[in-house]
Amino acid sequence: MNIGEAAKASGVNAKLIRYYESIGLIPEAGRTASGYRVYTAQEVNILRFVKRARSLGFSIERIQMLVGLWRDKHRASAEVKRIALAHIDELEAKIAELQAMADTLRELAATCHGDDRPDCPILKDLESPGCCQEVA
Amino acid sequence: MNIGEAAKASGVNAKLIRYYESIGLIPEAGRTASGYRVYTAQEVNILRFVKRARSLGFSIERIQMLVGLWRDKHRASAEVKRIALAHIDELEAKIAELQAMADTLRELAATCHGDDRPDCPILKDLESPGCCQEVA
DNA sequence: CTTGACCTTCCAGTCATTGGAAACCTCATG
DNA sequence: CATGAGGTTTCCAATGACTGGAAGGTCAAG
Repeated sequence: MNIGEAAKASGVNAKLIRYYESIGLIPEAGRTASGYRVYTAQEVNILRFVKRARSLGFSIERIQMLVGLWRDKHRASAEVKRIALAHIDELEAKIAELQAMADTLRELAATCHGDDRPDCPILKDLESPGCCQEVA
Repeated sequence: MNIGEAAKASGVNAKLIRYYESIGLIPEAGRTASGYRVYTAQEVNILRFVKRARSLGFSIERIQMLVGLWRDKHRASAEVKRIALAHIDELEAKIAELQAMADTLRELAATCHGDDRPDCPILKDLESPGCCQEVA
């Protein structure tokens, strides 16, 4: 299996596979005599694992830890759960932050005529944030 | 007012002020004979405007447009509202995405013992995503 | 005159990719 | 056996929005 086939099988772009190898997230692939990378089914599994973890928003750094735990047959689930819970906390913090931004903007947009008149409460708020804003 | 004072007055880091100038987000500041940047109260206002807009999650590109509209006395509020609404849509899309990740992870974490046993449903899902996942 | 706090520029790094250039390999066809 | 298309290789650069540091110039107080 060369890199293009591994890409198709795993859903991870060939370019990205090389990148993951270069940063040490995945082990170095074997090579043919002429230098082409060669992949086994197990390596494709790792790529799928990485892809799934990225889709859940884990950072590369955390995925390194998860891959390590995954490859370790004697891993304890406690550590995995700890990483997952920490990640959930971060996701929730980010969600709350974006939610606060959206709430503020919705309020401002609601009071904006949205017509040809030059008087715009959105710009007014950007100039000097008013009374009802929680986003610092 | 030099850059340090402008930073204190606007809440925008001196380093960041120089960066904003370098990318053309704010106009080039005046200079003293010895080359120090000089800021007026109006320029500090722009910096505050930028800071507020960033805190609402607007991209630099969008802020460029907003600053343009803000400085234009004959601006129409329609354009500002359009930008704000587009931004709200993006925020909501991002929120939904993170929410889906967090929901999936919460489900997985709930079924994970989190003890010394090596059997971990979180890793199992990363290996091969199960039945209940919506995050692609 | 010296010290320390400021200011200047430029360059590099962050994170997770993506894009392109130039050169090499493989395979099927003519 | 040559040719061409479509792989693959490496390396370098860019994205967005900063942040950090190095090396050097300036200013005000002591």
